[in-house]
Amino acid sequence: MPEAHQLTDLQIAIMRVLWSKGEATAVQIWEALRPERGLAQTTIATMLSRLEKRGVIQHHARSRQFVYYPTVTEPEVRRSMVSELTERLFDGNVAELMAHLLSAREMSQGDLARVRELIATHETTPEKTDDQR
Amino acid sequence: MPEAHQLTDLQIAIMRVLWSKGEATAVQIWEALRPERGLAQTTIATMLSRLEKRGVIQHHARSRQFVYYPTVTEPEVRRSMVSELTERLFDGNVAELMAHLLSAREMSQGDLARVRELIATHETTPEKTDDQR
DNA sequence: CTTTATCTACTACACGCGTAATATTACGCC
DNA sequence: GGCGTAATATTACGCGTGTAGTAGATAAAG
Repeated sequence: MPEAHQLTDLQIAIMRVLWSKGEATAVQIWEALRPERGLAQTTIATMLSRLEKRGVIQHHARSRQFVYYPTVTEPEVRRSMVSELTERLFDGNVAELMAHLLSAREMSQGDLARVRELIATHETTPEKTDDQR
Repeated sequence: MPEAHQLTDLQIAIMRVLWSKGEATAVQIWEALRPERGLAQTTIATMLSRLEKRGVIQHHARSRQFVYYPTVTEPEVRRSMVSELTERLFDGNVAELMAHLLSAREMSQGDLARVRELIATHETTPEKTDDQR
């Protein structure tokens, strides 16, 4: 389970629902996404099949319905997608990505303050801080 | 020139060559990428056409050859791709991405030190630090 | 000139995504 | 036991990508 978790926008939107609910039927997901994306139910169903084929979710049948649940965690996906991007764009150099974030006026004052705090915390706690595993 | 710079792996590899050389012919790019990716020359040529159609590069003819050059900068692409990812994965919250990087043991001690420095510098220089524009 | 080496242009194809219509299946109800 | 009804399954299609073969143009060599 090291790689291959590059998900697209819609796929992540679906995963998000599953991550937050733990598990859900196609209809539930469809309802959750209806506001932003006006998709057909079958579209969601199609995507779910494909996501399952990809191995990032699974399902079991509850009476006539399929209940889907994720087999990868959000932190896992974040990790692989972020490092993929870091690889592509910054030669795998995380510090450079950081530098980019800091200098690209991507961050507000508040963000900066938060990050300063994070680093402080991180320095006193050299081990892993949050995120799964 | 605000959006639409989501590039794939190969596309970025090609752009990288162009960014570093300033401009290059199909063959030059092919040679540059040959070590890692054993692609056919025509494959590179095809990609170049498509990248041009997308508007991220252009070309002019030098005698019988096409010399391609980028029309978007690397920082621009980085910016749009990073914020795209931030949007998808962290709800647009940059600080969360930072937190992820810090806590996901993605960073080495050295990286951490560098970042601390960056932040220090950044605090004394509230304006933009590097990156294009 | 004619041959040849070199480029670019055109064509092709499989794959995954987004999107969805249609077909099939299995209940739950009269 | 046939009939809606709700779910899943199958099929479809256009688009972009990765990958490349082939055809056409043309400059260089002889």
